[in-house]
Amino acid sequence: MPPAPSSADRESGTADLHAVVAEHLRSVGLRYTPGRRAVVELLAGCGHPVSIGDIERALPSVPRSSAYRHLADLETASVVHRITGADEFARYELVETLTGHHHHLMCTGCGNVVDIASSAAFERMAAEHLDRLAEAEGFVPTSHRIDVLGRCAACTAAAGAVSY
Amino acid sequence: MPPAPSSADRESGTADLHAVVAEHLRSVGLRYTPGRRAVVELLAGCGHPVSIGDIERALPSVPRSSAYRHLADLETASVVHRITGADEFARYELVETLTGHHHHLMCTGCGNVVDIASSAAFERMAAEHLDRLAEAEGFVPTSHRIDVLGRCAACTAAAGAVSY
DNA sequence: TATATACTAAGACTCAGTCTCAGAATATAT
DNA sequence: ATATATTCTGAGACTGAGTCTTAGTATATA
Repeated sequence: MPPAPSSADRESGTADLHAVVAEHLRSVGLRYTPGRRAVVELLAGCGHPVSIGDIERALPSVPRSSAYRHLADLETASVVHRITGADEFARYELVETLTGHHHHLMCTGCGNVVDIASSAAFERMAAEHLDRLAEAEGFVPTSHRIDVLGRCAACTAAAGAVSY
Repeated sequence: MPPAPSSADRESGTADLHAVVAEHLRSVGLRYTPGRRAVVELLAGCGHPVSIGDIERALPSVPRSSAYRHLADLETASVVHRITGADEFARYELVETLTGHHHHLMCTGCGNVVDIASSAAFERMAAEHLDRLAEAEGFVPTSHRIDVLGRCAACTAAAGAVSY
């Protein structure tokens, strides 16, 4: 299976993406319907984790209950991954096998999340270190998550202006 | 919950802890009441982040609404820190200035969270690396969070027995 | 064309978490 | 000591993100 290059030529990879998603859905007995496709296209085109609010804004024709169901279905098909950010709202992104391994900048002001790619050397080192710590506690590690919390550029500027 | 303090020298630091907590509360105009003290003692004695369910079980005399309020008050006093784990429930721990910098093992089976301490060398390297990535995106980083997701020993054993 | 299965929209429902308010506890003033 | 002000607490109503139900629609297979 082709390892799905991510950011550079997103246009040319779209057809592949949809083929892969369709196959993943089919393998769990689900169809690739227009509603699900709209969600996948939003996640792929957005380039960062999106909240339900983002989805409602971008896809007003998709009812909230359907959006939740699509996300749940795509998650059972291993196409979508749900994350919890700095605020109380869940966010959703394509799984790392489609987008590549990455981490997140989470703004404690507005809650927005931005993807960041790390270096291979750091990743290798961190994974090895963390897995060793986990195993020392009897854990079987499956993945790690590294987030940087802080203020995005917009919120930093806003905080400088507002004293309250 | 039975006391079971994991380290004997925790006993000696308790008085200091309460003095510090009292001072933090006083600085924001709050008193160190028995209810708040019970929560702080639970967090300090437990040694890992606890959920509201844990608190209700350990402190059945503290009503849920009071527990939430105590946690919120302690958070505004910079004594308690709220984290979101692998499940949907928030968990609470003492701030790192009281417990030391650490990271978390999060079980995707039962949701329990365990503290892990990392090496100073790794921390320095990771912080430097992550801060650089954040600043490249216009973020002002304030902290980072490194979690290892996996299955705890109990859930690994249970998963081995249950095929479904 | 018929039948089965999967899908969707709308809204009722759940429940972790928040808010309100009246009364209790504590601090300060007299 | 008594009065007064302020904070704290418990009980329960309330909120809203997320889930579930249901009736009807679309698609696949025969």
